[in-house]
Amino acid sequence: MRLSGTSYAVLSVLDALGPATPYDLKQALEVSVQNFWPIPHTTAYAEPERLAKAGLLSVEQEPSGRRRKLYALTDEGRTALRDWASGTKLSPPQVRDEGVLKIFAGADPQPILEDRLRWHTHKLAELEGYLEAVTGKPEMASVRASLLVGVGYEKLIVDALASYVRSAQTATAAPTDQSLAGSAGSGKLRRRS
Amino acid sequence: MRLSGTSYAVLSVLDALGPATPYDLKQALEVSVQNFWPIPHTTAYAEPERLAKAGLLSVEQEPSGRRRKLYALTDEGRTALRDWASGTKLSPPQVRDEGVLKIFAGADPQPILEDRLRWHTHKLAELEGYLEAVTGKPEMASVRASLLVGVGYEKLIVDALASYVRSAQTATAAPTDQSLAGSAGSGKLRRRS
DNA sequence: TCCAACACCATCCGATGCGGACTATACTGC
DNA sequence: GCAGTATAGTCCGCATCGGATGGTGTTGGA
Repeated sequence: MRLSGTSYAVLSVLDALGPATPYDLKQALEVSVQNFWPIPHTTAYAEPERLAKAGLLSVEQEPSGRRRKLYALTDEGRTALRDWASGTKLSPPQVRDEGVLKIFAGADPQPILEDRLRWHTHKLAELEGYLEAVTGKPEMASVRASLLVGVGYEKLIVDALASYVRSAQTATAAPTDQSLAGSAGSGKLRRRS
Repeated sequence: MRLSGTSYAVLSVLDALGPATPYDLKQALEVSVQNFWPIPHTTAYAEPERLAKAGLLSVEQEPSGRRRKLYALTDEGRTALRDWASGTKLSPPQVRDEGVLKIFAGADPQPILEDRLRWHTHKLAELEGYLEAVTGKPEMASVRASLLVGVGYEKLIVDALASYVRSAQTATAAPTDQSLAGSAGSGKLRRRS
């Protein structure tokens, strides 16, 4: 069976959380892993099932009420997680940003970057909130470490965007000529000959 | 018919490129849009077909040889592209980074950040190469603008990582206690009661 | 001249990602 | 014990994704 980054994300959260229902898992994902590894909400239900089938998680039914399933790491699951985390192979990081796509398509960068500044400012505050919630908990050290990376990253972006937006340089302003046709140069991005 | 960010990515590249085969499209995507909006190679074949069916692209068969298909923007396609680019709605930016995921899982941050420093350094050089290839081409202004954003972004990351790696602080070092179990606090990331 | 080898180009397939819409269950105040 | 709301979970259909494979043209060497 093939384990994806998403599989390890689920294992990690379960490791930090202890036995949890899919819903617990979903909540925890939303305030942690989501920030650097997007996961759709349905995965919080589908993935544990797959992992349990592979023997990496144990399942236990709640005895009363909703009789929800409680998933927990097995020893095998813990081993798989540690092996992956200590391995040196890293898939390349990805960014997906519709704003840059619009700039590529010819939109005026200014309002887009201003929008992004607002967004990243909010995100920074959000992450700082999470960070505060795990201070003084040595057992959450790795969660804290990832949050520190996240906060550092957002600070970087916010500072850069803020200084750009403030000075609103014309050097990177929107192109006045939107007819991109006509290039026949030797660049990497070139028209057919 | 529903247009995704990927649809607009294809339209944008076709707009910059002029009439192109799926393969041309794939090549162009790889050195431009890929850097801020990941697209699998098969999409370069599947998406134009969908867009053509929706009337946003025209199709023309090569008369000789492989008789490949040449796709080009229709007026309708150009309008759709402009409308989207000038609209103010932006989906939130996403980052997907297995390195941070590993740090979250308890891995030692140091080697991961060093790996990332190398990766971003290469990426920065790559983007600067693309940038050079479009200098002095006013019809490529928007491509250049997006590259400037990309270069600025990578520079930011490289600088930050470099200074971090150099000083290798212990404040964010790997957690020595990996047994994350036991937390029963009131943080956002908490165990079941 | 012809063939082998390679580079280029394209499609297929199964698995997973993805999110909207919907359903079901529990809690809360009255 | 009921209405309304918050919580919890499922379903469905389509898009994404990448590995694998299969064609097609080109090049160079005997």
